[in-house]
Amino acid sequence: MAKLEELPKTYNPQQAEARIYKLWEKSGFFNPDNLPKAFKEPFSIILPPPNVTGTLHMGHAAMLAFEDVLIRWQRMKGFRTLWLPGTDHAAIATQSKVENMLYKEKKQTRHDLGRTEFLKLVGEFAQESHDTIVNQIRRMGSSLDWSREAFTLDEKRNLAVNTAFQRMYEGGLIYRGDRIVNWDPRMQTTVSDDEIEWKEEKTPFYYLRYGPFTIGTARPETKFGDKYVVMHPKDKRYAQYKHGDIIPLEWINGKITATVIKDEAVDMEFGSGVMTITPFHDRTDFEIAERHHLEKERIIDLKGKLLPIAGEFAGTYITKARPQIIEKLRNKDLLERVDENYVHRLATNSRGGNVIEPQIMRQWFVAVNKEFPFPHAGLKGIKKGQKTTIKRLMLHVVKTKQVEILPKRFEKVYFHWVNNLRDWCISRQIWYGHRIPVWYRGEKLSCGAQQPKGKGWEQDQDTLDTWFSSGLWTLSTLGWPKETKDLKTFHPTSVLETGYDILFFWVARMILMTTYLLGEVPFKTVYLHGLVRDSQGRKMSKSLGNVINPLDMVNAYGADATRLSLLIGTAPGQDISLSEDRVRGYRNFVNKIWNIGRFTLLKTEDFKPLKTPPPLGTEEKRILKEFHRTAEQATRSLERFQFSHAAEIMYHYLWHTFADKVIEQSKPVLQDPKKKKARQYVLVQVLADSLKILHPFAPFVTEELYQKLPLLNKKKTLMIERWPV
RNA sequence: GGGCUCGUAGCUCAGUUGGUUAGAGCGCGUCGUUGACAUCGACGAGGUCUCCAGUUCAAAUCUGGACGAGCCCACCA
Repeated sequence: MAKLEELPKTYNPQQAEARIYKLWEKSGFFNPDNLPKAFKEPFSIILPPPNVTGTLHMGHAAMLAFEDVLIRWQRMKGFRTLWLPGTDHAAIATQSKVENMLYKEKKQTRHDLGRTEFLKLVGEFAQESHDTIVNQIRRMGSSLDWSREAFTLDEKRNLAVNTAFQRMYEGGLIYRGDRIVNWDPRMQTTVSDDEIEWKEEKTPFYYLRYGPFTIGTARPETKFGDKYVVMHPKDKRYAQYKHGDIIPLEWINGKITATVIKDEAVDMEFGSGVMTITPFHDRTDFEIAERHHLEKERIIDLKGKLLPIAGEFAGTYITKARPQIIEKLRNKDLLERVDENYVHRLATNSRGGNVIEPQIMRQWFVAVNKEFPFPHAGLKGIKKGQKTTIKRLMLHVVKTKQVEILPKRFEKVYFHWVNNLRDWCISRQIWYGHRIPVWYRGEKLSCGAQQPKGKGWEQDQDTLDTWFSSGLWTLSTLGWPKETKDLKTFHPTSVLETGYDILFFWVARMILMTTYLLGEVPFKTVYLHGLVRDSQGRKMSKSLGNVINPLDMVNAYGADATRLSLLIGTAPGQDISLSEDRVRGYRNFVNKIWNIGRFTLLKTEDFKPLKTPPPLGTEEKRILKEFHRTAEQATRSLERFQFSHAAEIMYHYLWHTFADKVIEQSKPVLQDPKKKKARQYVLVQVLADSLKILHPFAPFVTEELYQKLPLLNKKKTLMIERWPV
């Protein structure tokens, strides 16, 4: 029975949490294989893998809190529950971090070290980050099955990546082509559309005389090769010019001939309604050139310098050349006027901030609009052999609710994104990542993980976009392409829980990969949480100095309080604003729970639980009934993914009903020897069941008290107690 | 240009399908307790739920509009 000295007045999370987490791990119940037989139906969540680029932030903490609530709740409801952990190698982010460190510390680049040495260095950094992150995840109380931990760049995941690539290649969905891509001249790699960050910049806008036309541009340095002049077919101002007309004119470096092109991509309202195009360095221009089969010429090299076509400017960086070119245009009287107040949108790499220079390059792509016969049976609404495209598949599974997105409004955002999806460029010119499983020998090409037989084969130098491997995450973590028991049991996974900011990057790509490769959806429900912001709603960032580190909060106030501060007072898909005060407030609540327990334990030292409950008075029955009503409400909220509401109900019940009313009113009753026993029974019962319902939210303090309560048939841990509703 | 979200107490935010005196955290006032509680309890101050119009027996909640804040997407050279 409880002894006073074991029950300090103040709950001490620092002392309790490490001990309790060990108890859980020792119990083995994080691993579904160890759960008692009664836990039958599978329930699974794969943890969105944190990047191994540093440490955990509050967004991760929120994710861990939400997912652990779901997992612990479902486990207590009797599901065979798997929550599978892992980390992401985050190719480009990790490599650029290490490259920056290398340059700062030793003034060296990756090329000074060479591929093997450099990768060793990145590997060490990733390992270190991994260890820190995994430790932090444990500190949050996450009931993850560590025995199944995965890494997006380990051997098993490499097998999955290679297999996926090969199947998609053989299915005609992965192809190699010369297309316009986002090129980062400093990092010397392509960057995906989604990783572009647009920055507004005030820049002069030049109106140039181009024969009889006036063309506007913010980028005169790209204009050397412009020999097509494009206008809208319906623009009456230029009706006299016919598609294909050839017009001789004087241009930057002498006489050229311009060809008239009519295309609807031109906005008649903008500038003069006429433009020249640079297909090699602009996406719109590239697309126009493709439509009319126009010539494309490279003006800027991969380092950002002008090529010989620029005449005397060849070899100059574009930024440096621009004013000189303007000067020349002015001297030749080709500059009509300048708009100094033009706001231009500049594409930058969100990883590192470098300016993006579009280039046409030979890259690997996933075709999203190419028709193919669907190779699987069993996906609702699409028969085996039926013609479809990746894009249609992605729309189909969400439209038919085989994947449900919560909150619902994000469905619209998803559809919009998928509808506008272009072929996905998956090759990257960085070293850290999955190497493209393609081999070349002269003109020959062979796709596969192993080097083909015979001499002279060389593997593609490039690596895959990091989202290619994370797109396989729900599959690869369960053992695919092998037909494992895990894959059979836990796929499709039950819920994918993540921040709405990676709906496109990740969620959409998992749907893409899984429906194609397996003919199943990767998950049934997507729950999107908001971004964690500071108390003024600003993004947490180092430069603002408003970063709250989750581990600091856990150290100061405990994991339970940290979790509650992220769970309560937040709505699905809505940003969460967090302050230390808030965490402190929930620390007080955790302490209140502790003292409710402490009171109950001290007043039931002489109470022995019996198989048959003692006869109850009307007041006792009322207390039980009131609790059951509350418990049902909380459960209903959980079923609707209303974590905040569920926790709030229990918060309010425990503090303002159980403590303020039930306990206060019980004090005299417990003095009465005739009524004492029934009241003790009720207090222990209600407290025990409250702890069960609160356990998913605040697992530590509830476990700590549960261990001390006088109960019959007590389980090894509260984790596997049955949900009381 | 398209789309989305938000505008509720001094501050940061909840409010489930429209229904009795609109809630939480922090802050504030008075009193009480200090033998469950870094306290805690009781009571209280403080809100025209941005504004306007509409639907309804009834709206913070639904509809339309205005104003304000923020986010996402997009090929305006």
